[in-house]
Amino acid sequence: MNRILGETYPDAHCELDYGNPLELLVATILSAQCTDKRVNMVTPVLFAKYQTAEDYAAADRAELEEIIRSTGFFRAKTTSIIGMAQAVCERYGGEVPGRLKDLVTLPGVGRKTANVVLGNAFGVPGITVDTHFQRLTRRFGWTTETDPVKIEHEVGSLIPKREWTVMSHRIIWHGRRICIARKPACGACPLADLCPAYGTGPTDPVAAAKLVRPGPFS
DNA sequence: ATCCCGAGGG
DNA sequence: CCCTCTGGAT
Repeated sequence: MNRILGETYPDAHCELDYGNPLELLVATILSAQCTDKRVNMVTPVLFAKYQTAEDYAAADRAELEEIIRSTGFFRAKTTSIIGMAQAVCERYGGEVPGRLKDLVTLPGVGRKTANVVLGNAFGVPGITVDTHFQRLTRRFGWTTETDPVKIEHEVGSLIPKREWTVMSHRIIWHGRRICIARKPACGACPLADLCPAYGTGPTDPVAAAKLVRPGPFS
């Protein structure tokens, strides 16, 4: 399955638009419960107005909220961005830290967001367990866990570390294009012959994952 | 477990 | 109308 995913999505990459670690961090915070396409609609305006952590730390809440409103959760996201920026200024001299341990201490930055920034802006291999990754690896039978950290470790043990970041993107791309949450397109899936959850529909991925556990290299 | 919250698909 | 979208904090 791993090989087929690589052949199907040779160009899988982060689809958020950004030019530096701070921009990616902000874009990733905005991406919660929101499509990347919509995030990319607001970030040009946002990045034009705020360039540094100091800029965000001193931002006017109402102005920032208005810019990011369409991404949803805009009050919480504004609190996260301003709080994150203040912490970056106070504790890291205005530079986004390049270590997981530091990133997850920032307000509004959890493990998933931290791994996105590490993997894409710092070149540190990281597994990104988001809603897609969790749904697909469970459907594939690569894990039966529901805790994101356990999934990260279990799947990480099945995949070479140097492939962690690109593998995350391939799985996420597949989740967006074929193995869609609401309506999996099993008929169009290149993994159909190998997938334990083939044809089981959007519900009951748990039972499907328990049937067979072929692993990523079968 | 619940809240935050807008936009788009089916 | 109901669900989901590359989550995180309480």
